[in-house]
Amino acid sequence: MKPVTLKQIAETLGISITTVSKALKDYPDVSKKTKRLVKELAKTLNYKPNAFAVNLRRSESKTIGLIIPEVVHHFFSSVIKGIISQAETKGYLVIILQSNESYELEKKQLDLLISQRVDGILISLANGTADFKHLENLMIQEVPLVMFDKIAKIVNCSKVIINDRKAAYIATQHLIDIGCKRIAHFRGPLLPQNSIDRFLGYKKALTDNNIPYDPSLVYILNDMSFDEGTFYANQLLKDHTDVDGIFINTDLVAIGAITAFNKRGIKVPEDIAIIGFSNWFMSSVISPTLSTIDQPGFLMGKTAFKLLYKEIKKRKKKEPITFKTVELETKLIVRESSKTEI
Amino acid sequence: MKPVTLKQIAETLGISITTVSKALKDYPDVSKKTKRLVKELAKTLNYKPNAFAVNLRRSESKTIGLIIPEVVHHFFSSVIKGIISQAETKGYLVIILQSNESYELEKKQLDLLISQRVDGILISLANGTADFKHLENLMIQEVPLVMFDKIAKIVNCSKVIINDRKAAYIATQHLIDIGCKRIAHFRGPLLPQNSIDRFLGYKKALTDNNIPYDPSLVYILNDMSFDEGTFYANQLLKDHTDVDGIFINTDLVAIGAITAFNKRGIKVPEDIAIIGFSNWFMSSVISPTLSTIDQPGFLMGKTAFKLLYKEIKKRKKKEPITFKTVELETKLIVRESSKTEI
DNA sequence: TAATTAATCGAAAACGTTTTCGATTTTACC
DNA sequence: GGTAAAATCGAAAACGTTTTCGATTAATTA
Repeated sequence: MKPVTLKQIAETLGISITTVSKALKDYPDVSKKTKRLVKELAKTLNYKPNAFAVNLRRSESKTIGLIIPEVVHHFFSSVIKGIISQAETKGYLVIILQSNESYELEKKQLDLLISQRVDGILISLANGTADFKHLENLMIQEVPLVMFDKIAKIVNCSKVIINDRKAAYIATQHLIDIGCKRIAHFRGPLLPQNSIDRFLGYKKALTDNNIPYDPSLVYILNDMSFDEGTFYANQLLKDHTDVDGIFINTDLVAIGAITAFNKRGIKVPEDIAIIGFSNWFMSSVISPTLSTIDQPGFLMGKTAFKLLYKEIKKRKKKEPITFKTVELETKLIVRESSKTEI
Repeated sequence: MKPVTLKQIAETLGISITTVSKALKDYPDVSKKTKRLVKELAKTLNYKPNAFAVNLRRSESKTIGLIIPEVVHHFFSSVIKGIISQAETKGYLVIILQSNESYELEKKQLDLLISQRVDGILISLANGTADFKHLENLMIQEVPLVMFDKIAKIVNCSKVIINDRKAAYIATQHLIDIGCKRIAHFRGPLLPQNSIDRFLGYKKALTDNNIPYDPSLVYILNDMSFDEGTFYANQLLKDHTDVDGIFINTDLVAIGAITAFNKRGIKVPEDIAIIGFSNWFMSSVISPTLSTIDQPGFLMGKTAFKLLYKEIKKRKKKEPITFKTVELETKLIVRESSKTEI
């Protein structure tokens, strides 16, 4: 019924709580005999230390918090998997919260996590987050914090990212290499850093290749959904007749666009070549298969936890902390949607 | 630096810890004046009650554990989202663990969660789980437990499921209705209940329509991956030339099969009609779009948490507990892969 | 004014563990 | 046998909160 405590073991064995506690953790000042007795009884009674009491005493919970904009999302769920799997190796548990891309929720959930006294926090920012006080407060309170993917450059903490600008540059350059002259861009919302960086990479690739940058070719999407992809694909066809390539901020949107083009009889890549971003599983399956930039979600999750873990340990030892920004490699994946077969 | 405690507030205000504690929770035996003073100071000092201490005192953590076979999975991530969103409304946090379809891991993680003294546990079983002692132990220890999707019928606890047998029956009947005479079935592993039930539904639909059941048309898959889908699609073509329909255990496999057929020039649905199961987002996007059974993941998550929450509350009040099994509705979704255009 | 009631406060125990440090016992040695 | 060293144990404080119950003060009534 009620969980077994050290006290009960101590009483039935006629020894003190102290000795029981020490016996279970193999302190040197407990005889082998009592250790054996204690351990045996603990096992038969199925003793499990009360985590609440241990946490209180140790003031650590062996738990970290994770705030993510969206759980049902191929990239983010890969990240989650990476985090959980890495945390497990260090005996850490992960509490997951979802900001739904809302700044307000993000703030509230951060509060919740520090009320829970998690040992550290991993976060990927909501699109709506423009103010970073809630994060800077964390740093003041010395809560270990690592940001990943959607980060705030201005906040001084460790980060795990990809080089969005470079990856976008490579993606755009690829379209240029296969002969595209008029390249549109479906970008994400104005705020998040990676949406900005991808746009800048796109722009730089154009100018480096002496292709004039035309703002009317850049479409700003809000929720980056499949439906938005189909909508803006159709919009593009209305607005421009000469576009022969699109670099799209994320695969889901690209798939929406491809679907729209398929329906309208626009041939991909012959009429319009398309490259996406993220390498969702889906992209290798639709027709035509989608060229994209592979974004290593699982590895990002693992790396983020590793960084956080190091920081947690250093904080406990009161060692000085240096923040690191780890940049993970991306990879151009060429598939049918941008292939130039003869 | 160090978090503020009741003690510090009490000392600066020259009152007792007791009064501070009571003031913050609006006990009637504290004067309005001291309440005001305490609350103001608490706010300026940014006081947050120490969750460890509260948990210890209350012996509850306002945290539940969730064990799931796989995180990167459209259906399960929808369930996760449902659980988290519902838990949030009740002030509960969710710790997520992943069993990777392994019985051993599942057992270990269950142990971890009860060591953490979570208030309750939600679980969807690993495919490898055939022995249920670890779950029955939970019931003996009176840990609130709700199983969902992949359940063990034999374990006496609350459950949230769909009627897999009925849904499979409807799917198979649909293939029959559009004229299929030789219907194959790609089923899941032998163990999990829903894999069994879907097979039984398939079989019953055949016999109810006087179609002889042919065991050689049933293929047993292990990891239910895309690759297995393509593999067994090709295998089927080798083994049988007369098959005109397949009911496939899950969409991902079905998409693998469709891809294989597309490559081999087999026309879907003209040569072979296909229906999947689960309604992954992907299914509405591939070509041809995939008919399937819609499985309400988000709702399942919400419902599972609601059930668990009720049980947690009843346990605390020592009220008698009656276990419930909630069956959620599924829906046949007809798309191109099983459409009979003239 | 004295007695009663209401309002306000705080001491103390409890939750279960960890850890320090002193006390006791046993063993080893001359 | 006496002493020193080693081995073994346990009392007690601490972590921060909640809650019971008794104590004190202020307000009310006869």
